[in-house]
Amino acid sequence: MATIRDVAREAGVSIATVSRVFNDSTLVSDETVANVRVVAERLNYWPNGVARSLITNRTHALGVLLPDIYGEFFSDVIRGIDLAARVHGFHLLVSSSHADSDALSGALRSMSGRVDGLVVMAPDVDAPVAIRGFASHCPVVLLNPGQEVEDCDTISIANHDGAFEIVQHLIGLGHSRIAMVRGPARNLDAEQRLQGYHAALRAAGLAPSPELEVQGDFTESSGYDAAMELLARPAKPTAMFVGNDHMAIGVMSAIRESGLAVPDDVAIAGFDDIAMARFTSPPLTTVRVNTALLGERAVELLMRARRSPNAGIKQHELLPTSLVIRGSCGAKSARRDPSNRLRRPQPTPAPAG
Amino acid sequence: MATIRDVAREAGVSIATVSRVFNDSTLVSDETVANVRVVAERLNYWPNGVARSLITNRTHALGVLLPDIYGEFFSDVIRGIDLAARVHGFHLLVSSSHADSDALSGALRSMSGRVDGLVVMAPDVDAPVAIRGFASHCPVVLLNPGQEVEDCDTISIANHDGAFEIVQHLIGLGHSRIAMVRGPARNLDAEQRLQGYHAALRAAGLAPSPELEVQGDFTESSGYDAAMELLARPAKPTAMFVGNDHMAIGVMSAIRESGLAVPDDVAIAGFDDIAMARFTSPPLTTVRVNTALLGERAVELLMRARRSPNAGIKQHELLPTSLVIRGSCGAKSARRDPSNRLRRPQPTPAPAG
DNA sequence: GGCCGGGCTGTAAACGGTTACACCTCGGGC
DNA sequence: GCCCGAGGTGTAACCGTTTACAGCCCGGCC
Repeated sequence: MATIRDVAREAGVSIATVSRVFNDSTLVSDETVANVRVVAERLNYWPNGVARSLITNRTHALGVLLPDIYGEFFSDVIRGIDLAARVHGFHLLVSSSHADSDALSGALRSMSGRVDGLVVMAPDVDAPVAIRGFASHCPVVLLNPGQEVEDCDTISIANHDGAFEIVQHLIGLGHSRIAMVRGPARNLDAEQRLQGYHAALRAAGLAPSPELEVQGDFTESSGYDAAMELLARPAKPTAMFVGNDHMAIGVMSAIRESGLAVPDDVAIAGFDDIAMARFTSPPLTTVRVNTALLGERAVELLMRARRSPNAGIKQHELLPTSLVIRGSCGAKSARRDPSNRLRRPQPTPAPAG
Repeated sequence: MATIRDVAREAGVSIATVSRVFNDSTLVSDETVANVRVVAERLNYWPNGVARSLITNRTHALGVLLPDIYGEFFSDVIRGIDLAARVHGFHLLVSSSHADSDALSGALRSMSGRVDGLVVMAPDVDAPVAIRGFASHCPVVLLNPGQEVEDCDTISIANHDGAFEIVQHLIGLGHSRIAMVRGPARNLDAEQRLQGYHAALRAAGLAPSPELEVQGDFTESSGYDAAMELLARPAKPTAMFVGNDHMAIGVMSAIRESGLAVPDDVAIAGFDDIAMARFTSPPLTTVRVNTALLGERAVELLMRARRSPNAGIKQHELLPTSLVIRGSCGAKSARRDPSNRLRRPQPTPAPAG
């Protein structure tokens, strides 16, 4: 690989001049610029990014640390961050599967010096400890922290509000026996959605009841099982709020198999608005988590921190959710979200789209 | 941020010794190791990755360049590569949206020196030219190149074979009027799938006919339109092979709306096996593209090239596809792939799964 | 003619590590 | 007592850049 020295020698100038040419300095004569460019082209030279980073202390890369890369949700998060990062000319250094805080520490260290900022989603309770050391010299945004964190910027999903709103919507459709299929016990999102469900019931003068709650684990099959259990109970619910869309798909299977119809016999609402939510039959009413916005905000916070590192005040944002009313809840007009109907979408999803 | 010099001074040793401690050299006494470790811990020191890369010429990162990050297919590809890279202790430097070859060149340059290898999916016909310079000093794997490329390793999806097999399967079920909804005109995957379809027909003594072909653009709505057009033709097909799963979903909508049933009136088969294929009703028979394997092979090729850069022989692999028989084709036993039924899957898809 | 300043270029010191090589200190073998 | 080798450590070169600073040349002004 050609270095700046090769180009300098070949072009008959000093390395400083070559460097200036590649940094668009105005201090070089047009003649020299042209000459250097020609030689560089011929030698197939381009400044080495690593060497550049070392001296400039900027990498133009953002680190993204996720607990695991599986599931639509995480792909969506990466996509959202990438989209936002690209606007600022940043790449993403991605690393996943850091469930426990040891793995997290290792990943953090290996990113040390390689990134200008870091987005971390770490469900482990010890994670903030591992991150603290890193955050002291590099901007960090924590996604959905399980607890109060003062050392970094944070962005949390409005699980409570989203759940509240959609349950309120079900109540508004006339339902009073609204069941909930909860998520995993120790999962923060699941817990917050449950609280939102309770709050909405109480706000309408309805009493939460264990009779109407079953636990799932965010997988389709657990949704299937949960729905079967609910349908077997003495007083069948007329609506179900399901902790995430994956489980809601299982729930609808169970209902169909039981000879009942969605939404006529049981109305269904999910959470997340995953891509396939609009292709179930009927299309799934759900709570949309705007991952594009999530990525945008995360990148924005990092950029701000980079601009003024001394502004010690940490931001704690709440990412709003929005209702997506489709067919599964039985609302008369299911037109609030256009995406529940077939339409000419997007540019061609290239290769095997 | 503490540097190696700070630690050396504080621990009363030379920087060489500190470096040796962090590189697990055996040439340091246990006493010194312990001392240095304690000091490093106290100063919150960890070797700077960039500086390390500069001298060792290894970054432990693989670049991933995609035309666009949208669509399930691309998320899947990233996921597959990440999974494989992690096994070797590599991170991913991701950059997307490099549709044209200028954008591609820019991205390539900005990765210059930052990665130990590169995976590129670039549909643009000029891409190989842009990549050539890069490939001369850094291992590159081209995914689904649109043409013959001699300079890099390549991995291509077995579009032809996959299409051949699934059409053969439809023929085996007794269909003889099998239509095809093609993909975009200038798309390589689409073209290869069309060829496979033709080949399978001919192999069974059936003649391909324009009467049975309609063009789509890989989107749901184009599938819908295409199916409507096919159903309006004088001799309705009894089966349709659809260029990708997205379009197949639209096709099934159209058939249902026309008062016909899948698979009884029209059998359907798609391509890709996207996640939602198993949740359509009936579940979609399709051709699976194993993106996990794709990532694995890509990483494996890069690792090999890194180990023996001189072995100038470039590999050109074909990624096999496999049939996934579910309900939409009407095969009696739809049990060849277990994923067409609900099952206890995967570990908990953490946060909002 | 001398001085000054501006435009262009070169020299060399960083950046934060790794590592070849030299050096020192012992203990053991003769 | 001398030599040798091995284990432990330090010195300094090097990786490929950026950039502060110095220097050179030349034209214009006094």
